[in-house]
Amino acid sequence: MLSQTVEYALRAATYLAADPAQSRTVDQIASATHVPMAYLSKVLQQLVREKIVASRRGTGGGFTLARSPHKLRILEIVQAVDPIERITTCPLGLAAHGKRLCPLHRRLDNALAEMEKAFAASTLAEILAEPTRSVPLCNFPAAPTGG
Amino acid sequence: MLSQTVEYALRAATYLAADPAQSRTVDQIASATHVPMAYLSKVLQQLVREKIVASRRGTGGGFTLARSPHKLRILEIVQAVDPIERITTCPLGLAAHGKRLCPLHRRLDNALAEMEKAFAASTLAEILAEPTRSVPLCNFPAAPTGG
DNA sequence: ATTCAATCGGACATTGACATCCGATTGAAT
DNA sequence: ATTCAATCGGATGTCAATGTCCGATTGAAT
Repeated sequence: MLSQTVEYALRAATYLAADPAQSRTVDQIASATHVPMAYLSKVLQQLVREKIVASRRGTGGGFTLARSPHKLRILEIVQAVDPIERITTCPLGLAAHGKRLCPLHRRLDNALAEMEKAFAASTLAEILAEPTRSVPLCNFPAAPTGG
Repeated sequence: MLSQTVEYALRAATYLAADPAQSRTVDQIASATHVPMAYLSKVLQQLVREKIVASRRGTGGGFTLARSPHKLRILEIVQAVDPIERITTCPLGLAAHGKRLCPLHRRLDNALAEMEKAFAASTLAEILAEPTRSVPLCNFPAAPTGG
């Protein structure tokens, strides 16, 4: 349902959002997020093209978020690497349906709209700020378990 | 986002639901729904295995819905051919996260849950009963356009 | 029993997503 | 200028989804 690429892109973005000022190399991001490095490199390139992430080459280079985590929503990252394609015209190509969707495809599109809504609901900053015992991507709880 | 297979399965099911008593051959369904016949045959076999559709071989055979259109929801057809896989455990395999999802994956799973909800919301009967000018799969409006 | 229409199911072809590899390019540091 | 660390981008490999083909099987009709 959700592609691997989306999963990887979100992990990388979340990781970068944790310390937005820090520039990170592919290598760092890959090991922190457990994503195959060579492939992550491609995914990051897509994010750069879509202006989600900025890159700097050469020694001391790497990747940073192009925008504040407060201004970056899950949806934007999804759309950057594997866009949710809404159903805007009849997939059967029936001329009579024209722009109007039939009841079936209206419902399918509604489902896609719900998904978009859910993805648009939170920013990276909100994800990282959320009080929880499971820090995103991290192997250790944020707070001691109470002992 | 939604696979071709799901699209095809829904078209076929909707078509069968329009006249549930009638048995339809692959050929009939394929031309009515504009789905490649040989592939549709495979999709229908999946639906038969999942007890969404019933088949009869031999002369005069074909496919019918295994249940009343009032009892068949979009979700069931989706799950039969291309199940929505909810996120139940940490995809990074982090032991510390255990059963609890981190804020990121909690949100991704919420989005999947929304999708399931949208798909569970209507039955095939509801889709066909809906007053509209665009009859599902059909090339002609249900009612004159008012002119 | 034979015929014929239809599904069944295995083998194969094609395409795109996922993933790897490696040389080219960039840019900071020396 | 040279060196070295890092991204960039093209070529390639792998696998699952999609789609095709065809013989085997089923079952109604004759």
